[in-house]
Amino acid sequence: MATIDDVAKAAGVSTSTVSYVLSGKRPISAPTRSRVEKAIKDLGYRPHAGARALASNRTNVLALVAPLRAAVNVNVIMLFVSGIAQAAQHHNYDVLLVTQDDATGLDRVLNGSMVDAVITMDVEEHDPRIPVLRNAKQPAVLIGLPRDTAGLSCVDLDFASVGSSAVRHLAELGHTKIGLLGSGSAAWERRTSFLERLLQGARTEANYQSVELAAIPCEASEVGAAEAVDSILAQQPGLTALIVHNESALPHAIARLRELGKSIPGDISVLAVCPPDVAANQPLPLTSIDIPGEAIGRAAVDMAMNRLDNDLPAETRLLAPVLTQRESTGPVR
Amino acid sequence: MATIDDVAKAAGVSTSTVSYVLSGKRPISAPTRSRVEKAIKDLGYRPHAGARALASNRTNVLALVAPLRAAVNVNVIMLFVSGIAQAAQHHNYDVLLVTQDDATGLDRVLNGSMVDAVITMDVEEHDPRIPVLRNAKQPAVLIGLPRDTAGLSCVDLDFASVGSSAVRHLAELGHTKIGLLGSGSAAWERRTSFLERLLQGARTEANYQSVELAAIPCEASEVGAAEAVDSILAQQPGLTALIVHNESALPHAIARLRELGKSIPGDISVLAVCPPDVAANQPLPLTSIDIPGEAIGRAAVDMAMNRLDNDLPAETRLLAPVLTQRESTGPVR
DNA sequence: CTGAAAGCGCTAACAC
DNA sequence: GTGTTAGCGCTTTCAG
Repeated sequence: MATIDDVAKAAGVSTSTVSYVLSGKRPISAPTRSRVEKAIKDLGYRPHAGARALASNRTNVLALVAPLRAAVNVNVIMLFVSGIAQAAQHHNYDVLLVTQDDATGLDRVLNGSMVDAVITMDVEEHDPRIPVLRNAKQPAVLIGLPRDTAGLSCVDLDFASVGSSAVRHLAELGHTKIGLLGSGSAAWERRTSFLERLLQGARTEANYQSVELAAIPCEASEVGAAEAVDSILAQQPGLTALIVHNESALPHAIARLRELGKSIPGDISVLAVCPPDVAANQPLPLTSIDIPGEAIGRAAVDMAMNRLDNDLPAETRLLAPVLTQRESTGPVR
Repeated sequence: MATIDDVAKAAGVSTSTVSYVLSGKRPISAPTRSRVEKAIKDLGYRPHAGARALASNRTNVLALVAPLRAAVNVNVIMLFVSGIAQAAQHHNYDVLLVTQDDATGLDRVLNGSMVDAVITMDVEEHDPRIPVLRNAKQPAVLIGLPRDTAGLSCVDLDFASVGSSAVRHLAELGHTKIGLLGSGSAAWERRTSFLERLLQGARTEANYQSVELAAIPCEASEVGAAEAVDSILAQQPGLTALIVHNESALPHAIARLRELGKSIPGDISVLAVCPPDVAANQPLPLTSIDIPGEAIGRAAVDMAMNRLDNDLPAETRLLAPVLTQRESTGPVR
């Protein structure tokens, strides 16, 4: 492997000149620059990442802490990851995947100076990783909202606003008995913050609009979805609208409604909270509030990068939801 | 951040002693070792990854080249990733995610000495990354089989064997007209190697067993699955068994069969090729041949690690398929 | 606009 | 069983 000294020699300049050509941190005359660039190309030179990190305290690597096991939803995870990967690439950053549940992986990566910043997904309420993140010299961005955000930057969809928009949309169509199918009971028991925010937003708006709202969990399986549909229909007789925040259960819930002879949106309006492509690609395109996975991923990277260059205080960014009307919601009969 | 010299000073030993305590590359007396370990703990010392990489030519990082966009199936991808992440952890390795389609990312990561080895998923036939992998000083392991495997280690499920086992299982149950629903047409057009191998294995066995076999692609959507079912039924009248190698279409294909009044396995036996949990968690547990995503991921890491320590020649490993009989296949009536 | 040279923190000979 | 020290390849003052 060619080193920077080889390049300098080949170009007839000093190593520092080569370094500055590469970094652009000081002006270089056109002829010098092109000689250096030619030498770089000729030798197929690539800077050694470790040496660079040692000398500059910058790795150009971003840690991504991702839950590979108890993922809320693989699809959504992939959207986040994809948004993060793209944005990182755009900033000339690589992504180091950290999947260990405990903090040891994070600790090594952070304190071993392997990365310049961290993005953490699916943080739990009393996550052992939070203190490690807080003490790190690198900026950290969480996707989601932990209980105590002090000193940590967070980005997430504004789920309270998701809840209220959903209820408002249906109330404006004249619906007065609305059901909500949420994520699996595991998420309810963990008291996941997005769920609480969604419910709070929906309930507040339901009160304001004077409509009835019933919310229950819903497992991701075919059977679970059918049970949830049956159960909410029993619990809320005369229900005419359903909000479903559960991508995996969505098709099964709809199938169950059909089985029960309910037409959509004739008998029951359905509003999905899910990634836009999922809603649009159902047999009946669904009115939906997007879960903008890629956008959140991008925002997380941008926040991290910002904090690297400047050093801003921590900030929480909640993305406003977007409701797209398609064919599954309509006026109550 | 404490350095190795700080630790040495605190423990009253030389830096090399600290280094050797850490690496275990030479014997250290018990008392010295414990003094060093105490100093490490007291100072919260973590070795600087860049410095270590520079001095030792080892990063303890593994590149994982993953397709985030045109993924065959997000679920299967996640299984691979999860197997790889676990195995890497086990070998004290971290994972660097490379998602760029072209070779620039790979090139930087490999020639910039950011990683000790690469694992590449979803390689295409004339992939621009293949030459980069072949020229790299680091060992490379591909998941899947490219056209020309010279100099590259590969690991994959033995799809030919999957095809023949599936047909044999059904033939032994007395079925003589068998259909096969494969992946979406995109994969057929790319002439993906796993598909060709699956078909070749299935056809050879069908010949041998003197049974009829018809194979068609199947899109992942609900509509696509229904069309594929209708089409294969039309194409192969009297068909009594169906092999489905398409996780996303699976539930929809089954639903369509039901709609058509076909009972499973009474009228039609269904054999799925998919991850074990998917098969087991359907409403009717499906007889299936596993796609052992995690095992393949682990095998890939093991092969890479082996090639780091020793330097073995390239090797292709095809994992034998496992057929698990559940409730969706039975004797022909 | 360009060069010289002092480290960055660690590993691995080479000494003893 | 332990210490000394020369690099690893790069960035960045400090000089000119």
